[in-house]
Amino acid sequence: MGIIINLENKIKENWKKGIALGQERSLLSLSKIPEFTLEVPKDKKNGDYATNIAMLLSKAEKKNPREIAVVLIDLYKEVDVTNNIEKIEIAGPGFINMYLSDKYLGEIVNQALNEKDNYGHNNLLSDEKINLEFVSANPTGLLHMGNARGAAIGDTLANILKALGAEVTKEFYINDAGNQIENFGKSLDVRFREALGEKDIDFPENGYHGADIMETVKGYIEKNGDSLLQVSEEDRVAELIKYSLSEKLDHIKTYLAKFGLIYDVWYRESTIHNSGAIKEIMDTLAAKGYIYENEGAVWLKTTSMGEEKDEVMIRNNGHPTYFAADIAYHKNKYDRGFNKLINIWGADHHGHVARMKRAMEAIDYSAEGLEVILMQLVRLYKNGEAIRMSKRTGTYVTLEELLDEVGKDAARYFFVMRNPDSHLDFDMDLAKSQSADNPVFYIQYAYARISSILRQLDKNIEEFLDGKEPVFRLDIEKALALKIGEFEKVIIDAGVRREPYRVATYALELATLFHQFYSSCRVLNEENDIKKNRLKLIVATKYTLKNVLGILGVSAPERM
RNA sequence: GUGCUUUUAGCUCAGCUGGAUAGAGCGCUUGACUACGAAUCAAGAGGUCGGGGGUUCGAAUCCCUUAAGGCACACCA
Repeated sequence: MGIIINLENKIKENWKKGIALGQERSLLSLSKIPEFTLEVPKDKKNGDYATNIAMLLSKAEKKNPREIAVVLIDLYKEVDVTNNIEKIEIAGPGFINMYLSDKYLGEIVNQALNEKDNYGHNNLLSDEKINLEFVSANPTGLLHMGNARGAAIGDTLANILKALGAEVTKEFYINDAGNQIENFGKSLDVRFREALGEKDIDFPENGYHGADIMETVKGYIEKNGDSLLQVSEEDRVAELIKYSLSEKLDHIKTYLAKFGLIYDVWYRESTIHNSGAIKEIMDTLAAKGYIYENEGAVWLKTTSMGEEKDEVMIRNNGHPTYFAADIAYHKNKYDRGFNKLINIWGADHHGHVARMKRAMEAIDYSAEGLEVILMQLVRLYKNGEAIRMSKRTGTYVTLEELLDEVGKDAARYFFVMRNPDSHLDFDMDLAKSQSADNPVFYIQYAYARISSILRQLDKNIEEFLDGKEPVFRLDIEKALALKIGEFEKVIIDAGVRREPYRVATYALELATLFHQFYSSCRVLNEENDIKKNRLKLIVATKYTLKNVLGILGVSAPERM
C-alpha cells in the first residue's frame, strides 16, 4: 500500500478512536459513529485534509459544530500516536482542517524511487478474474473511430485493472455467424460472379456496398482462380466467407496491434452456435418456464423478469437470434472461471444491457458480475468543421487513416481523456499539432525534459540516490511530491469506478506541476543538498510519468 | 409515446459517498530566455452550473417538475 493511502486510513481510524474515547468519558452522547468524509480541500489554505465530522455530529450532540470540533480535536491529539499531523484547525462552519507534516513528502518520493516501474501498483483487486470484452467490431468491414475509442478505453482499463492486481483477459468476440454474415456472403458471391463477367445480378437488399469487398474478391480470384464457379452456391458462399473473414480479421489484428492493443482471446460466435451451447440454455430456460412459441418463433418471457417486452430467441427460420447466442456466450465466459464480465459497447446497445442481466439471472448466473460500459459516439473535427461519418456513404475515417494521420500516442490519449458517456469531439488538427495545446506532447515533453537534465549530470544518478528521505522547502517542490503520492489513489479510483479518463487527467496534472517546478527551480547548478533532493524528486517524477503513460499506452520519449 | 443519456466560462471538458470563494485546457489581454530543452512559465479578464420548485446547517451534486440535444424501443447485431 502506498504512503498516502495508509496515511488516510490511519487518520480515519484515529478520528473513530477519538470519538470512541469521547463516548467512554461521556464527553459525547452519540451512539453510532456516522459516515464522515476525509477530503482534500480544493484550497491549500484549508490544509491537506479536512473532515466534516463535527458538522455531522452537531445534530446528535445538540451543539454547534465548532464547539464539538474543539472537543474532537483534543481527543484526536490524544489517540494519535503517529504524529503524522502537524497542525489541526477549525474553520468555516465547522470543518476540521489538518496539515500534514512534510516528512511524508520525502517518504513518497522514496517509495517511488524504490518501486520504480511498479510504483503506483497495488493488489487491491487480486481476487478478481476479469474478462474484458471490447471493440468486437463486425469482421465484415474496417475499424472506424468508434471502434478505436473502444479500443483505447478497453486497453487502458485493462492496464489499470492489472496494475491493481486483477487477472485480466482481453477478449474480442468475432461475429462470424448470423444474419449479417449471411448478407455478407451473398454480397461476396455477387461481387465474385460480377468480377468473372456475369451481368445483371440482383444485389442483396441488406448487402455490403463497400469497395473493400470487391478488392477482397479480386484478391481471391488472383490466388485461386475461378474454380468456385463450378461448385454449388452454398459451398461457394461458405468458401468466400471463410476467405474474407480471415483476411478482414488479419487486417483488424494488424491495426489494433499498431494501436498498441494485443488481445488474449479471439472468440468466435460460430463456436457458440456449433457447440450446442444455445440448445443447452434453451433447455434450461424452458425447464424454468421462461420459453414459449408464437408465430413460428421461440420467445423468452423477459416481461416476467421486469422487462417491457418479450424477446425472440429462435427465429421462425430456425436460426437463433444474437440475443440467444449472447446469453450462451456470457454463460460460457462465467464457465471459463471469470467472476467479472466487463463489456464495452456502443451506446446504441444500451437496450441490450438490462435484458442480458435479466437473462443471466434467469439461468442462475450473476447479473451483478456483468458490467457494461456504454460509449457515446465520436464526432470528428477537421479544419474546424465536423465531418459526418457514415458507413453507408463510405465517408467514415478508419483506424488505419487515423494512425497515419495523428499517430498512436495522440489517438490513444484523445480517446481516453473523456468520460465514455459523453460524446467525444475528436479534433484531428489538435491531435496532430506538436505544441503545448496538445496534451499528449505536453506530457511527453515533461518526460523528455527530465531525461535531458539527467543526461547532463556529471556523475551517475545512482550516486545521488542514497536512500535518505529528501526534504523540500518550496511550495512547488512539495506540491509535485504530493502529486506523485496521489498516483496510487488515482489508479484505484479509475479502476474501481471503471473510469480510465481519470488516469489521463492525472498525467496532465503531474506534467503541469513538473513544468511549473522546472521553470522556478534549477536542479544541476545548485548546492549539493538541494541538488540531491531535487534529483530525487525529478527521478521519482520520471518513474511516475513513465508508469502513467504506460497505462495509457502512450510512449515516453527520452528525446523529442 | 416510453426508457436511457447529456446540458457547468466564448470553445472542449473536470468537479469524488452533498461541503468552504464552482476548476482546468484552448482562445483572448499582458508579461518572462546571457540559466538544466520557450514544445515552457507567470499574471489578468471571463459563470443565473439549461429553467422552476423541494430536501438541510450547506446543493453543480439528492428528489420532483420542465425544456433542449443524442440513442434505443426488429423474428438486425
